[in-house]
Amino acid sequence: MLELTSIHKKFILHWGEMGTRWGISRSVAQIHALLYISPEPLNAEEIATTLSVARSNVSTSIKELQSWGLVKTIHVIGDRKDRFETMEDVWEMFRVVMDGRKRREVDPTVAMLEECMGEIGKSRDGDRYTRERLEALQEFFGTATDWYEQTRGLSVSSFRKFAGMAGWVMKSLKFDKKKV
Amino acid sequence: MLELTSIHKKFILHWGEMGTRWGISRSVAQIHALLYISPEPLNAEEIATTLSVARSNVSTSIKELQSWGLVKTIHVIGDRKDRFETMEDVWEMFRVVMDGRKRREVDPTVAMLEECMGEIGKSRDGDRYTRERLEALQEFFGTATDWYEQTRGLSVSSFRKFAGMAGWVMKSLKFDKKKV
DNA sequence: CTTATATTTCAGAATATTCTGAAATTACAG
DNA sequence: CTGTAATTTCAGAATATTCTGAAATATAAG
Repeated sequence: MLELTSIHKKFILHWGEMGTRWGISRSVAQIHALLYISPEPLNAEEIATTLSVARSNVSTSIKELQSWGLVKTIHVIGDRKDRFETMEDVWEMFRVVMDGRKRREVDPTVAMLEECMGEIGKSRDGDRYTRERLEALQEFFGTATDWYEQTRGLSVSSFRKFAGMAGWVMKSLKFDKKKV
Repeated sequence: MLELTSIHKKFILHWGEMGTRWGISRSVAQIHALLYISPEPLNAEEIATTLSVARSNVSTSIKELQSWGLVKTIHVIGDRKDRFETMEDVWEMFRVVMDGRKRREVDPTVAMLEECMGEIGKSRDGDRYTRERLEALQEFFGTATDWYEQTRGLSVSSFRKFAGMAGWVMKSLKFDKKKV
């Protein structure tokens, strides 16, 4: 993997750029991209030289990817270096990322909303509008997380099937719209 | 809105923080939060003093929110100042954000993948593995955007219904799993 | 234990992003 | 047309983030 083709480069650079737009550092995203297209697990040194980043940066970034559950360490007898690989299944990858974002961003937001509603409950009704708005957010996050909890339990193949089935459900809903 | 309660502050600060984790600048997210809990449209000056940010920052941030389709300008006769408001419906808000991210991140990624597949097509089969990985990504983005295109056409109320219906679909899939 | 190899930590450098304030532009009332 | 209010632009300051390189720590072979 030490020699990247122009296609590899294009992919890795793009992935890195997308990462930054989603609050993920460039190197973390690039390393993930590299591992994704690498047929073999890579060790930290290989990653560093291939992407021209500091060895220490690889160490930190790999830790971050592991904290998301996106990267696993592989050991090979006769080699003291750790090697790293990422999952091949894109749907699983997506689910893992969703899990992470739910845990890191959605759950704290739900907690914040509950705190707010707790405090607002005490105060008199001066803040009716605020209560309304926060309740609307709670309803949204509630429904969304319920839905997510249900789908995330599905196997990847069932999930694929579900995605395919959506079209059918959609049609019946559209048909109903005349009545609704 | 010039006097924020502790609840307002908590909400705005949290929303700002979440923004940064999703690649949105703090002020942009805070302004959005402020407008969301404001019963009345606010003008730029009010926003600036309420949040203690520069007037010019409000101008830029509002522009950004408008480019997402999250904020509308309101005119009132007898007042030369523009006033701003955001949508109340959280589901619609979510959809608007999804539209934006699709347009800004997903579509370019799909285009990049197509370019890569085009180039890889020319070269001989040395890159079988790369082709495989990129095809897997294409399949994912293809299914996901198809699914999204279908759901995004639904009215908010139909979408809510669909979300509620998911549980039912899920059960039947789980039941089938024994056979699969 | 000693030595060689591998990994991690972390202070500060490099970089990128966000924000401010002043100046320029626009819009419009008189 | 003139003057005033409103908005936008943008260079550079402030801040935040990412990255590097050297030192510290860990791991294991001999």
